[in-house]
Amino acid sequence: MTEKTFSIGELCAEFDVTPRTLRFYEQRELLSPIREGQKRIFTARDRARLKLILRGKRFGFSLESIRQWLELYDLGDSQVTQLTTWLEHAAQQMDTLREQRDELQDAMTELQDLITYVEHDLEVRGAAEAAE
Amino acid sequence: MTEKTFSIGELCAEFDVTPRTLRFYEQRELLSPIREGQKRIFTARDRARLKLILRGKRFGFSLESIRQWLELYDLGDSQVTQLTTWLEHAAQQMDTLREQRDELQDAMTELQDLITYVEHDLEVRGAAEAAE
DNA sequence: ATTTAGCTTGACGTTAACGTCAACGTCACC
DNA sequence: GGTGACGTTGACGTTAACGTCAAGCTAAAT
Repeated sequence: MTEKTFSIGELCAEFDVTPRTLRFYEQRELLSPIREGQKRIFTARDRARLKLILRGKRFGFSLESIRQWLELYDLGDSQVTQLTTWLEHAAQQMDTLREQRDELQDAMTELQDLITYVEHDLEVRGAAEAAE
Repeated sequence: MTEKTFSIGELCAEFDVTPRTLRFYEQRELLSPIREGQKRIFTARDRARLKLILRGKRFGFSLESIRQWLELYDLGDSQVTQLTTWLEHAAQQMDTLREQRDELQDAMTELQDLITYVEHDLEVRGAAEAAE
């Protein structure tokens, strides 16, 4: 099972980022491509992590907090104790995500109320115009 | 009905930001406090906008996009045409928020799956230990 | 009258997250 | 044996969003 790998250019094209970005992520230890000679070879794991990184960025998370978040996604052959603390961290992260999601939902509700109000206002005006 | 107003220090204390931040937001036209002498007086409107700003920041939006977003919240005595384009912008913003909320939901589902898996793993190990 | 608390305007510094540029290596291809 | 295409390592530049002084005003309290 020879795992699929990617050149830096391939990943850049797929996710619309520059090489500089991927090298920067490597330096910050968010990615860890293998070297073939001096060229970087990105594995499927790197690709999966990149997806998570970009999503995390869209949520407004810093690269550093994303890095910690990523650690959740590669639990190795851990001991029970490790798994227990892992579960705590995971629960923490879930709380963070839930909080942000709920806040987004609140914002949506508020905006929707405004929209409904304006739509109603437009209807009323339309009726008034028709009555002239 | 004398509207309640706030000094810069009051708002800073309430929202845990520095004066520098509020002055910066004013410069970027996200806030527009009145002047009394040379001191800034923040109105209830400024306070409401500040709330929205900080929430937008938590969502990972830039100050500039937040500024545009804020414009949605003070529609004056607009004409019907204005209201119609307003509705378009509002719908746009709703899409943006919805997209981000859905993506957050996806992330939560993924993480929850992992958590469930690990919990199950712990259970199995517990059972194995008990069988020794 | 002077200290104190809170505010003001510059002006320069800082951090994160890259962009940009220069100089170089290395293959495949004509 | 050039000439691209693609990759590499520095090193410096840039933008957003503030932080951090320095110097000064102003009203209230000592």
